[in-house]
Amino acid sequence: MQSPIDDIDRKIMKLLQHQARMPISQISQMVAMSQPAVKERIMKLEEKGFITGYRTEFNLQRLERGTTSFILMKTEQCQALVDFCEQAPEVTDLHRISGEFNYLIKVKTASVEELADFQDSIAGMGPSKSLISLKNLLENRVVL
Amino acid sequence: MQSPIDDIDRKIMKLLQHQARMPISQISQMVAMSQPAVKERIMKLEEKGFITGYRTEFNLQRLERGTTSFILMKTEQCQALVDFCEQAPEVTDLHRISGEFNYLIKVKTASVEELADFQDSIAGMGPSKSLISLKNLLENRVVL
DNA sequence: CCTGAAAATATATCGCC
DNA sequence: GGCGATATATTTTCAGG
Repeated sequence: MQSPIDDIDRKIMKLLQHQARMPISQISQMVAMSQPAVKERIMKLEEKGFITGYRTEFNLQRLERGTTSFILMKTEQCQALVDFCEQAPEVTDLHRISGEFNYLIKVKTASVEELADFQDSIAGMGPSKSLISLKNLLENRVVL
Repeated sequence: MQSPIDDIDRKIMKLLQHQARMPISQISQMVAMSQPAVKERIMKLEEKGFITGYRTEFNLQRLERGTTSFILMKTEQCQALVDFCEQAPEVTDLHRISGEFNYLIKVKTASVEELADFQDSIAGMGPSKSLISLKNLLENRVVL
């Protein structure tokens, strides 16, 4: 089940990475292989779990999520924090981490004021430290 | 240019969000609107910048990127750090941040050993602190 | 695993409301 | 903005190597 992916698979993955809606016919030309063959390779990449999904990306500035921040949190109410973050739309990432703080939360709010509101809402769970992103130089990049 | 998106646009965006390859014909049925109308709405969402792209997601475990870590960095060699991170495939995110540390780097490596290697490679630029993700509870989530 | 060709779907382009 | 109808393109299926 640890299937070896070859160069053509890799090429297909690179083509799809930033253009998930690219038609198979077009990929077929680029990798010089018939459409059914490309289709089958894509299906196998999905079945084997290399490809986990196709996402549409939105401009978060336009969706009132232009301010990115990271909150380091130290809490003993783990389940409560997880539950809270899961239902909070501002939270995009939640990691259990090593070190003094035990959770790292990534938050996208409309403004720093909203970040303050969010911080207030979790203040009861323990001490936190927030890091505001002044500039997103790279975000969610995957180099294949 | 600050075009108002309506409920149907929002519905289309939600449908596409996690299934970017969904055919327009199918979306058309779900929102009870003709295919040309749906197509036009999607094009406008793209033109107006609400939709910024279509991405394929990969299983990072299978691509030797199963270990997620965050590195807080304090450096004065800003441009050097940015240049280095841009060409380092392990780096998925790079943020200029407020606070004592001035950069936050998100890194995906095959193992913690590789994280150590990465840390060594930037050690010359200034003091750093690394936070290893023990569990990815949420990652790159966008709630529309 | 791949190909080629035919059948089934999906998309693009109309003219018109 | 949106609809329906049609022409074009794409995808799926399948027999055969």
